Amino acid sequence: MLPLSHHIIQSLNQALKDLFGLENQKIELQPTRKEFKGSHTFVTFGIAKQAHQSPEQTAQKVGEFLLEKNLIQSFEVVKGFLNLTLPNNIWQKAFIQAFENEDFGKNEKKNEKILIEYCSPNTNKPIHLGHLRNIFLGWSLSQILEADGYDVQKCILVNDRGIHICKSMLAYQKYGNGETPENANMKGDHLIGKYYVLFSNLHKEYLDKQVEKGEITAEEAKKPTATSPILQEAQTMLQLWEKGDKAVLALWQKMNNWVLEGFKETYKNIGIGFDKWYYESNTYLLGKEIVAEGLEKGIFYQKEDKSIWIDLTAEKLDHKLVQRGDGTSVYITQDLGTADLKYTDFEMQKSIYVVGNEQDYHFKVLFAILKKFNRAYAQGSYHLSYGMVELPSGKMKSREGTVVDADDIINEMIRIAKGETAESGKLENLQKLGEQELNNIYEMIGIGAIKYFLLKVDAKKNMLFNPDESVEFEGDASPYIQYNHARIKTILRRAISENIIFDASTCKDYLDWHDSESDLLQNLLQFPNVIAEASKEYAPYLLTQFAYETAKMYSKFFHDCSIFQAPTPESRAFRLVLSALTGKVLKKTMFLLGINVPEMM
RNA sequence: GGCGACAUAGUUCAAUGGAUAGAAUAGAAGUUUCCUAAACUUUUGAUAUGAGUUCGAUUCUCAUUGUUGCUACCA
Repeated sequence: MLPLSHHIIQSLNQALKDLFGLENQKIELQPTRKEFKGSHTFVTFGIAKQAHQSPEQTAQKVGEFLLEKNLIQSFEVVKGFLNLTLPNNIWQKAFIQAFENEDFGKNEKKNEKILIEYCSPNTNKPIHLGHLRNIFLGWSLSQILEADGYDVQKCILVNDRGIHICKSMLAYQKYGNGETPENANMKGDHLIGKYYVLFSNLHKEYLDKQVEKGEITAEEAKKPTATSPILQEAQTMLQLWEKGDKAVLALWQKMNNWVLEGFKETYKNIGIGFDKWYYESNTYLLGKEIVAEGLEKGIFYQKEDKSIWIDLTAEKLDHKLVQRGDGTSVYITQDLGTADLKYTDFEMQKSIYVVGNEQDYHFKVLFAILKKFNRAYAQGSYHLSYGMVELPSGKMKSREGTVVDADDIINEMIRIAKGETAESGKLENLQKLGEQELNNIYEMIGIGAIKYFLLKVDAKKNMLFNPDESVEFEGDASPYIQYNHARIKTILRRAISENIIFDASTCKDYLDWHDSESDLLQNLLQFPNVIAEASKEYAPYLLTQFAYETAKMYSKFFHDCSIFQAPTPESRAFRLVLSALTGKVLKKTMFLLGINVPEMM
């Protein structure tokens, strides 16, 4: 939706009624393309037939009607497109309102509670670039929904139990030699990750030997059912864990804490957080209760080997295991429990799961089961499925060492930000800030760059990260936007230090705008609509586009219109007000993306 | 095998069924006595293939080719 659309649609409806006797028509209004004059374009193809006119004639007549009634400044007909130009004073009124509104960009309260689950890491290895996409999406989305008027709560589900956790535990138990994060001087999650890799290698080595000996075929070794003594040990350990074996639990507690400490450090560094932490180790028992309930109600069935299943062939989803033959729970078991617990805790209308698209099938099954149970929240449950981050060589695989580690890439980005700053010769101006402030700026730039990079692609799609090329710092990238914000702040500081007054009253007599002034102004007024759209579509990338467009328009304005050499005090005041609103909008937009902007850089 | 997703400049990404398919980057050429050159001008370059639906298709339908994900006791 364009700014001032409401006003125009009203006028168009009036025109269609008076000219052609048409009522309740769907008005197709688009932003006018840059190469044409005007801001709003009425597309007449749909109406023309009913008006018994050609699209051109329809557009012409409607244009003349609007002009005659003084509703527009001018119009232009191109084929069936009616391009409308509104008088500047209408724009100005909206502009000043936006400038004076501290909450510009906050939409009306919706009185609806949304719970967002995101991140959901496994506590057996450190987080990687794919997790970062998840985390930034979840965080940004919650900021956006909140700005759009929803009551938003954020939660994380820690996958801290299961066979994969036992794998790293077992490897540590066998070969750990009392290593700790302290004595190894490693973040806890990285240390545990080391043992997970070790387990994988031991398992793989065994299978390779079996293949060599001709005991099994290479095909069989690749199957998930391929087993090894060490894997069997891990399975035994999982059973002991579920039985509450003290030694196993103690080891588990110790290792989990190390990992969680590591995660928390990373979350702190990237400036994200959660309102509530759920642990699978707490919710899986709830899940088992639900399995028992389902068995009783006949929703599930039990095979002879005691494994429990659900038949979802009617939903075209096949049969699905919900509890293993040995009585231990699987992924979906605990998800059932967590779902119930979430509703008890929050009574939300909507429950969003930010989880990768490799789990599309899992969530179809989960929601289908919830519906069979007639859970009140089943209808409002939504899987926000995002695409994988791929490398030029394909999917990231921890076993093959092709994983881009989250902490590594973040540190790398900050390092580059520092280097670029030094290289650009900006250090002289920034020196007075002191080391602490400087480091803050490097972090804003570096972390901002990776956040923007991951958020600018439509979440639904897979995307590519090439480790050989650095994440961009120029063009459609976060530093460019931060740079424009810093530039604006510097100008405003100067204006204030020179005692130049700029506010609504001092700027309102200047209406003879340069094209780059009116383009920028009109663009800024779209902000609330962009938020509404991003919220409706769960699409943070719309805000990266808006931020970039805005920054680019400001750059153009900055180039075309001198502020301190402006021809009159009124035009100077207007340009300062325009700069101030741009700065505010850029800062708020970036805030919704989870990116901070510096006052200078 | 079954089910799903994707395919747009050299590369990475855009485009509620609408105008001459936009950006960024890379390539070519320019701009610093002038409010921050992480900037600004100019320029080269793309809808996998074949049908269909209609005033109009990158978008909807079908087929083909290619890439990728899931596929019953990993989470």
